[in-house]
Amino acid sequence: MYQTVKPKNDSVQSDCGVCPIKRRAVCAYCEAQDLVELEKIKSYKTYAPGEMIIWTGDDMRFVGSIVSGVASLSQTMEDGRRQMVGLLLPSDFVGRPGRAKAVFDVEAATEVTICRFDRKPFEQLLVKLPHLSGRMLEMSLDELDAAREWMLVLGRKNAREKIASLLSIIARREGELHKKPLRDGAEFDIKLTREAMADYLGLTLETVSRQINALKKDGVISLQGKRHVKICDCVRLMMETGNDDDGGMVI
Amino acid sequence: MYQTVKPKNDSVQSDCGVCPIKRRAVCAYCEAQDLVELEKIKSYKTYAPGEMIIWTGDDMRFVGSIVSGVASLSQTMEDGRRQMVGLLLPSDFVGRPGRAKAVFDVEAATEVTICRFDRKPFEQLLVKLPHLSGRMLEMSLDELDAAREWMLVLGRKNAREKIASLLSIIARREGELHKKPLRDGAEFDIKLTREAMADYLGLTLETVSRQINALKKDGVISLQGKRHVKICDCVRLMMETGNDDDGGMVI
DNA sequence: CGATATGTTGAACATTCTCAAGGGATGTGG
DNA sequence: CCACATCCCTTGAGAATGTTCAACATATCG
Repeated sequence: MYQTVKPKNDSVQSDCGVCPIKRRAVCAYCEAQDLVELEKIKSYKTYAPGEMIIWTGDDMRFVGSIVSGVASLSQTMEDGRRQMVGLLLPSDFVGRPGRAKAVFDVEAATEVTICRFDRKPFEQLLVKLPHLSGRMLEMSLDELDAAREWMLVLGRKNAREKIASLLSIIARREGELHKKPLRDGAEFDIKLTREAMADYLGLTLETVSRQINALKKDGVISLQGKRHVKICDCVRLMMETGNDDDGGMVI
Repeated sequence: MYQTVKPKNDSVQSDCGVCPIKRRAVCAYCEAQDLVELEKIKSYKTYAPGEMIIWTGDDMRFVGSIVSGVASLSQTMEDGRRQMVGLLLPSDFVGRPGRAKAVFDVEAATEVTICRFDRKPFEQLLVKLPHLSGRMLEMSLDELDAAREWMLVLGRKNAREKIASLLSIIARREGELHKKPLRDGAEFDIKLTREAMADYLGLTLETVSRQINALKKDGVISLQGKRHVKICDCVRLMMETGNDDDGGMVI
C-alpha cells in the first residue's frame, strides 16, 4: 500500500490555448465555441504522489483529463489482492459519463494535475457537442482495445514476458511523447514502484524484482538506480514480450 | 481448436420491428427515420458453430450486432497460446468503427446470426445520427468496464475463483434474458467447450475440468451431461468467486 | 537518529501446467 | 451394422512456475 497524503487543494488556472494535451484529450476536436462551453464547467486540481483521486463507491461529481503526471486505475478485493486495470497518462480520460458512483480506485502515482469537468453538465455537453462525443467514443474504443490487449498479458504470459511487455509499453509511450521511435539506448523512468508494477502485471513484487534483475543480467536492459531503465537491445526486448509483431501494442 | 465448418451463405431477411435485440443493440435509440437509413446498409448472415466470423488482419468490410447465438473474441500468440477477450452475446456489437483491419479473431461458438452494416456508410451514420453514436458510446463504456472487471479475474483470482466467476456471469446473463433473478436451482447450458472456457479464464482445459468437478463434488453446482449446469447453492457460488459484493459484476 | 517506504535475495512451498492415457459420444465409410 | 476416427472430457503423476515467508539492504524524511 502507498502512504496516504493530505490533498492539496490549490486550484490552478490555465488557458486551453496553451494546454499541453489539447491535441489528444477528449476536447481535441472541439472548436473555439465548444471550448467556451467547456471552460464554464472546468477546474484544475493537483494531487500529491500516493494520494487517492477517487475511491471505489465515491459519488462521481466530476470527470476530466489527466494534464500531467501518472495515475493508476485499480480494483481491490476484500482480502487485499489488487489489480491495476489502467495506467492513466497525460490526455487520458478519468471517470465515466452516465455513472454516478465510481467502480474503480484512481490513485496518483506521481504528482498529477487533472482538468476536471462537472459531471452532469459535461454529460449534457456530450449530447450537444458532436465534436466532444465523437472524440469520447474514439478514446473509449482505443481504451477498450488496450484493455483487451492487456488481458492477453494477464491471462497467458509468463512473468518474464509480462515485465518485458510493461517495459516496452512504457518505452513506447515515452517515445511518442518525445516523438522518438523506440531504439537501442532509449532511456526512461518507470514511474511505478515494484508493487504497483506487480499490481498491473498480476504478479507479486518479489517476482517483479527478480525478473527485472534477470533482464538486466541478460543484457536486455540496464538500470541506473531502481527506476531508471535503459533499453540495451530493443529487438531482444520485443522478442521477450512474446509478441509476434512489435507494432501491435495498442496502449 | 474447433473444427472449421463451411460457411453458410444463406441471407436471412428480417424486419427491425420484430428484431429480438432492438431494445439493447446499437440501434436501440434510433427512431423510424434512423432505422430507414440503417436498413439501406444492412444484411444478415448466419454462421455455423466453429466457423470463423473474422480473422485477425482481415479487412473489416462490415460491423454489426449479434442477433442470436454466442461468439468469442480472442487473440492468439505465435506459439498457439490463446486468450479470449470477450464473449459476444445477442445485442453485442462486432467490429470497430474507424478501423480497417481486424485486431482480434471472432469465432462462432454456437450458430450465430449477425445483423451486419457496411462499415464505411455506418461510420458516416455515426456522425449523422446522434441516437446511434450515443448508444455506441454507452455500449463501448460498458464493454470497457466489463473488460476491466475481467482483468481482475485474470490477474488475481485462482483457478477455483475463476471458474466460479465464469459460471456466475453466465448464470446472471442467462437470468437477465429470462428476467429471472439468480437463485438456487437456476439451470443453464454452458455454450463453451472446456477449452474455450480455459481460453477465457487463462487456464488449461485440464484445470478447468478439475475445478468444475471439484465445485460439483463440493455441492456448489450439479451437472447433467458436460455442459448443463444447475446452481445448487447460489450464495456459496458467489462466495467462491472471491467477490465482496455480488452485484458488482458488470458483464 | 529512528521510522518508514522501497527493493533485493533465498529457500520452502503451493498451485497450475505438462504430458500421458483412457473413456464416452457422435459421425462416417465400408 | 460395425469398425474406426474424431471430438470432447476426465484423471493421474511429475515438473515447472510463481508465491510466501523471512531476512536484509538502501534511501528518504522528520
